[in-house]
Amino acid sequence: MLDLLGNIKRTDYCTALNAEAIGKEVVVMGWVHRRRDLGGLIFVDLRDRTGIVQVVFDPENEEVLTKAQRLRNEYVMAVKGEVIAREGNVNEKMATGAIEIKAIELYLLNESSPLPVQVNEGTLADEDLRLEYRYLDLRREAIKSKIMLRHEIIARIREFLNGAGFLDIETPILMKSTPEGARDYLVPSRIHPGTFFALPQSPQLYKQLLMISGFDKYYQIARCFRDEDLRADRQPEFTQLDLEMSFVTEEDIYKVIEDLLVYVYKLTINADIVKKFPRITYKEAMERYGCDKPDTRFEMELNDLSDVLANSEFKVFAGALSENGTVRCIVAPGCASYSRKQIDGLTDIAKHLGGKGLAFAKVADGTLEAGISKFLTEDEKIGVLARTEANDGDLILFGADSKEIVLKVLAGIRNHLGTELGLIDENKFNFLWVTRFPMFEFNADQNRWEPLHHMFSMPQEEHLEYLNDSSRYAEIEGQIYDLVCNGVELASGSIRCHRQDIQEKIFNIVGFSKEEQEMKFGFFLNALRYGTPPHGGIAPGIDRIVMQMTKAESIRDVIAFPKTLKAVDLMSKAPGLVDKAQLDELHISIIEKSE
RNA sequence: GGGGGCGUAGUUCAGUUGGUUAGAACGUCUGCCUGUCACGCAGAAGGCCGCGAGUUCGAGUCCCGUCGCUCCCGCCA
Repeated sequence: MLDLLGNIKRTDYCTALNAEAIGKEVVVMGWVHRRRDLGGLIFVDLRDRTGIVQVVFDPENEEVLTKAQRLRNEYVMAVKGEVIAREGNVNEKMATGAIEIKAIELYLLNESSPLPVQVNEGTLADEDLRLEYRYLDLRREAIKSKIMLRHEIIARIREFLNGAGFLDIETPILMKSTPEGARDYLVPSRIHPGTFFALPQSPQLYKQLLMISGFDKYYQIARCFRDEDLRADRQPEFTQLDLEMSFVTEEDIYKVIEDLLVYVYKLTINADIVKKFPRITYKEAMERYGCDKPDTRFEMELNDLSDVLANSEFKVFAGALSENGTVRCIVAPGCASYSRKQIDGLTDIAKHLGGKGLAFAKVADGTLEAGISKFLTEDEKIGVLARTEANDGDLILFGADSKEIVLKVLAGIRNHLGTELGLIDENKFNFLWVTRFPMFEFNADQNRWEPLHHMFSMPQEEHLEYLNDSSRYAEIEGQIYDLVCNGVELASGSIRCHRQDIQEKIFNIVGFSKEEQEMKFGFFLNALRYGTPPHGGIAPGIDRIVMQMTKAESIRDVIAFPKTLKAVDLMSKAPGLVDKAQLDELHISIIEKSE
């Protein structure tokens, strides 16, 4: 027989109780985290969202003790009892270890079937099983605390932005499919056969329209959707702090975000972030780190050796340089002792990233040894050592290929070594603005210019005239910036193009025809004509921020109900088949895939 | 789309060179136990070895395929 809740009211959360509450009569409610039945005496660790408190059932209250024998893991109970001291049996490991609740009344509110995954122990079931029973997994401290911190972070963000005069405005989830960036999730229209809504990849156009409307400062904790393949830090639906301001420059955006993050990190995890965040241009980031989101918690920068080795007879280097490529290297400090096997491991990483291999040399007695050193002249060795400032005992790793591949390979090796050599201080938050992203990138395969970001960003003002000179497209830098932290892109934004004439030039450069423009977002281009203020914004990824703050390895750990890498909800089994009647209503027929 | 890893009681894992009845711990169930806190003690139940085909006298183990999860590349801000 189960008890009904009736008029019993909870007086306290489990961990709200401490020595000050001794003697008080309380009512606590929650789940049986663990039961220790000693025969004539039963202890129950009672858990609610705040944590655990020990309840003791003793023979003084025979009836309640007997009832408590029925308790099992994850049964739901309410206890009225007296808070008492633990008479010399204090549990130092528990927050509530100095006290316990001596049960006066026990209400058995619900039972639990034997659990498919344990809530109360350290050995973890496989993640796919935990995802199937996500509601149980969420009871575990490790996940629960992350979800609760996520709430705290979002609450502080809202607090800060509300206080700074931002308006929280919702934008549509059902919107028009636009061609920017990722694949859209589509939603069929029942009323208009053959037409589709798209779920927003971001509220980009809407927030710009809100600026045109004059709302001046907008933000939204916005769910975004992208139908692309997933990663450990990528979900098909994710959450961004979407933010936009009018009459601002890049500096204003940087300031708001820096102030916001200092506020949030301090109040949520008591971390002291230092302003102002360092800045690096995209170009410099690529040269020094080989990527546009460098982890600056350690040095190990790339060195360009193309000039030093310009006349090298080593065919790998000569080959790369003759094909307009580059030769660069990084120095792995103290790694000259690496075994053949360890170096092969690095080579595998290089190949995995698209490199043909990874040349190496060891530094000893002030010169280069082993590896490819025998292919280098004395002058070249001296040149390499001078450029890299490598010391005896170091390992030099060379990449020789197209610039794109060399940077990618060495950046990957750099990140790998940073972790492997323990160069990374895990407690640091190294924020970094990466600025002046190029507007366009030439796609040699398709023989056309493509936007590197999206098409609605403003070029740097001094580069505006280059829009008229096709020989200088590659030089055009945008007022486009990313916020990077510890090698992770946390936010991306830009000052937008508020002028229709400039917007049109940008579209022309990327070969976006008038017809296409009109069809895809004519509404937006039209809006630009009616008094659009200069404006810009940014969109920090909430999931990634929570990941970093909680040191989560997977984005799934910071989302209550995440999807797997195959974009499936293992719990509900979504996506799933639907009735034919439902499809008919939507004017959709499914074509069986044949091999 | 491509590559790597994993898949054995409810859970986490072990399982030798291919060889009799597939083990352990936790959980579950039964009994005992008045100060435990990962309580303890005694006992019990619990297995399509992911699935399918193959090699073999014999497959958890070897081969092939397939499915699921995961990590990476492509893709994606």
